Amino acid sequence: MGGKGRSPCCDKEKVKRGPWSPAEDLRLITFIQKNGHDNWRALPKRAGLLRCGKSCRLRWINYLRPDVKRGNFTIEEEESIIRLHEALGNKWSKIAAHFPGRTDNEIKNVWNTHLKKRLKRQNLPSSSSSSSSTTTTLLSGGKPSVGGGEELIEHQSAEETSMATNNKPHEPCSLTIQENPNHHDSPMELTNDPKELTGLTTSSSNDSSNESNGSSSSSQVVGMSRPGAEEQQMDDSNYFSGIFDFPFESDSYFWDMFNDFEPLQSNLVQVLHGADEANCQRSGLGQVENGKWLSYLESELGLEVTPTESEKNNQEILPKYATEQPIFPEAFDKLPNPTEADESMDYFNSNVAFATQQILHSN
DNA sequence: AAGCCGGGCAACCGCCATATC
DNA sequence: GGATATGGCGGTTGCCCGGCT
Repeated sequence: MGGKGRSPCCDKEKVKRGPWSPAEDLRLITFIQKNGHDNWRALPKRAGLLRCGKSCRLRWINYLRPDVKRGNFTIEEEESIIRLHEALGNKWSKIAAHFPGRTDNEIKNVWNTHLKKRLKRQNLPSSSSSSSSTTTTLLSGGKPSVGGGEELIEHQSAEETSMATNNKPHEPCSLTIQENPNHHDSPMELTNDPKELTGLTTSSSNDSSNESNGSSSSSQVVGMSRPGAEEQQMDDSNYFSGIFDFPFESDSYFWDMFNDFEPLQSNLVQVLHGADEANCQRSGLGQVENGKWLSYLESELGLEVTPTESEKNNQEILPKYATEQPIFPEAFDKLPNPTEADESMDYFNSNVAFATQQILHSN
């Protein structure tokens, strides 16, 4: 191929499309936990997913990664989005960088479905829509300054301040947007450097006082949010603990099951310890232990796959579950579709619940 | 109760930027 | 320097669901 245009990122005839099933989610999560995501294009095949690499990436970034925050946007967040959109335009990824745990897709959706309409309804320029009752501090005159070096927005409510005291040391705790005088390519360039965003947060759904987020109470990742996490997370030990925190913490049956499973216990101890454990995930011991619990989990989920000869020959390279051959689609059908799951539960929890049922039933 | 309609959101598409060979 | 591979981004689509008639 040459010249303009690119070949499709994958063979669309051979990939599954549409909503992700819990089993696919689980498979993607477990694969990335263990192997990271160095190569999105190769990932689906290695993980045994009949998905396009791009689709895997989107699913991970927008939904499955441990620091993603879900639930309704707070007024403060919405106000900030309006401010940032005024300054940056449709640069959703840049805007999202100022909201730890929020994805560009989510912010884009919020803008298109709520904020844009609200502003239109108010028939006011967005800059004058900031009659917030919070302590949100905006630019003097409500307009972003262009060319000046002053702070554009400082946004820290009392609620956020108190929340910040409970944050982990590295967790951002206020939203501060500064014009970086070193950036000349855009007159309104806002910092995207995570290092420049220390103290950045939003009044958020991980605030225990915020009950508006009905689905986040138990299954959401706790406090791992930080800007630039996508680049850093695989090297961050907290990343792994975050992953292991969120799917299972709310389900005592599942915990009980795990407690009875020694290989997993030892694995969790590994995972939940320090930064070196991240490397351990890739080490032989980590792989063995991971393999045990993943095999166990797959077994319980009915996702076991008989390894092919080539897989057997590659056992030291590929983890057991990362088959070179795609998992047979019918294996996924054993799990309920998201829409069939208990609506009161988080999507992932529904998967865990289903697995729990299967396990209890089998016992 | 059934059909219609609109909103919300997850996922896809295609282009661009960057890295690598 | 050009070709190619890959990741990332923004726009758009299409499905699902709740409200309304």
